[in-house]
Amino acid sequence: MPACLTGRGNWSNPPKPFYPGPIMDIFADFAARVAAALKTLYPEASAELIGRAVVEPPRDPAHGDLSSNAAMVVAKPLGKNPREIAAALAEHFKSDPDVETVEVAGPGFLNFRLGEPVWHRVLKSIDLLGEAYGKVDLGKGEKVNVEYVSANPTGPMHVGHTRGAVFGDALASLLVYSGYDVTREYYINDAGGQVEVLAQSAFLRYREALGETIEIPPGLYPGDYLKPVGEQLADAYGRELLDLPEAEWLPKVKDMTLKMMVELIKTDLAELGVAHDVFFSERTLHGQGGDIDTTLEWLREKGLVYQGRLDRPKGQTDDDWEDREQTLFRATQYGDDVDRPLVKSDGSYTYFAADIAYHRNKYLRGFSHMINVLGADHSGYVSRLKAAVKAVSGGEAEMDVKIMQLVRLMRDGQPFTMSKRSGDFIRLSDLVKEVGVDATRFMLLYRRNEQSMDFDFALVKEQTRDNPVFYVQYAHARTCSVFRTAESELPALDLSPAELSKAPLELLVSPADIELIKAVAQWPRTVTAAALAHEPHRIAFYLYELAAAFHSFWAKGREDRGLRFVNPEDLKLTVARLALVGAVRQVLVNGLTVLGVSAPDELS
RNA sequence: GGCCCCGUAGCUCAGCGGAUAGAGCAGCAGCCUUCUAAGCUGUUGGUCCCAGGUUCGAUUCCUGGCGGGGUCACCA
Repeated sequence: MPACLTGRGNWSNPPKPFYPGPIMDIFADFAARVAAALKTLYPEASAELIGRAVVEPPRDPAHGDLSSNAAMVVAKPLGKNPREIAAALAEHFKSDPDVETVEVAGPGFLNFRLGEPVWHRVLKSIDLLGEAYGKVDLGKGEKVNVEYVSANPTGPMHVGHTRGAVFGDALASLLVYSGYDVTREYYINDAGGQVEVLAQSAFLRYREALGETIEIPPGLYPGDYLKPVGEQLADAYGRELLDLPEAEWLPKVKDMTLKMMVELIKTDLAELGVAHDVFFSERTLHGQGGDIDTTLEWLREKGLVYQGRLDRPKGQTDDDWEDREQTLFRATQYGDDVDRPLVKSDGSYTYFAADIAYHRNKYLRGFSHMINVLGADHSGYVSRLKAAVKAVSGGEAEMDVKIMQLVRLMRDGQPFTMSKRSGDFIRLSDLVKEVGVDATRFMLLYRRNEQSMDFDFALVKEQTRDNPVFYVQYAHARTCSVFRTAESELPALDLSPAELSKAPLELLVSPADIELIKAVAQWPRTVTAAALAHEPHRIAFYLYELAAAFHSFWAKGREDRGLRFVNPEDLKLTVARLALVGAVRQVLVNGLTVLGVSAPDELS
């Protein structure tokens, strides 16, 4: 029995080679078999070298079901001819009962064609595993912190926050699905000057609630959403605050306003299906002896804080620029371009100083894996954030920053802009009301995060093939429709999961059947790739492809009655086909669930 | 000027260091006495921005250009 190697080079705990049990991922499985074969044939090859070999479906299906570059990867370091190695591997795999044919192609590709029984076993695995099919356990329970949204608590969520919110939420789900212990976190910027402004704005609304006619001066927040805050303040304090000096009413107003703003944000996010586990307040880091103090002290001891001057930024006409000595963090020591200020000219800490303390706090809470989801306007912040994480963790923690490129809102083909200052921004809740959660989420995830995108209201609301979310949901609804039809036409059939898991899958021999099984077999592989790359859009694209494969099969039944799912003339085949449809349905549900998109049983 | 992202079919975009680069839309030609046509089938369409480099192999990685977008002490 050959030793077995997982992609991560674990030699000690081999899964059984030709198992009787469910197959989670046929590609990972064959990667392990190829690695084992290499190890047997070439004991001198290092695990690291072997780990570079991959098994994947070839782009051109004419090349077979699975393809490996193992021979080419290994050839040069071993000083051997790649085709020779490939030939040796091919010879080795002739005895593998799952392999129908194996051939050497091109410069040394190893192309496998698998027998039908393997695909039937994959299908059976899906029906046995159900929602667990695709849970690949990459994470092995490791803790990951995903921070996203973290919008200023000065008002409701607006459309500009939506992409990051959806992305962060889907990425977190994907990582949970892949076996990580995920904490979804929101950092509340409740310590800066804008919070003072917010409190002053709320105070005006408070006076308004007490009967005064007020006008919101420029520079304050004009939005109506502060009216309820004013009323709440009036309820709680009556006229009491009016007689107090600002220094005394401000903290009270600030506290209540912030509390209500965070609630407002939670409510808005909930409408998008987004929920965080932790809301972390920046304010808790400030204060005498707080986390910022201790963190900076800690950095100072390491020689990472000093007094110095910065160059005036080039290219920018900066009238306000003042050359002064500053307290700086040695970000350049960790790959940043310049050292970064920690203290403002008024003596208070910069946002960045608090953020260093915040990320040290994350590290001390046990997070060695951190992901931050930020908007494109923060791209200049990435290198200093990574520098901070390296510094506070002594290089132990890794930070991945996902930048969301801009979303341009379009209506009737015309872009429109908004300004937060005038209060005419489009609220997230309005967006959700207009186009719906599913369409919003899917469309925003149907693009790489580095790619800027247009979000056209008309298009997103359209219920046609132009709109991928309906295409995928329709495929799911169709799978349900097949079961409904089967139940009404063939009431004698037992279609319970238990019965379906015993279905005579060996009857599924048509090319169409096998093609569809191959499509669902890609699911765990897709999850693995998406989770490793932190790219949820891969899930969305996969679901679209699976939906296409299913719709295509469906249409074949129109011309060839033998390819119908429900076939009263052949009950055994019908049961087998329903097991296949059930597997498609299951994978669609699993994928849509990861993306936070619903899988309706029928479209109305 | 520095840094970040993008540049792939007419348009919007996928593409994991692999073989003859894909999908949707648009265009053209077809498929409804139906397991929901909200769907399917066929077809036209490419200098993967340019030039070097690394590699057995580059659309993919690196360097330098060109074009588009974002951003640039102390705001958050």
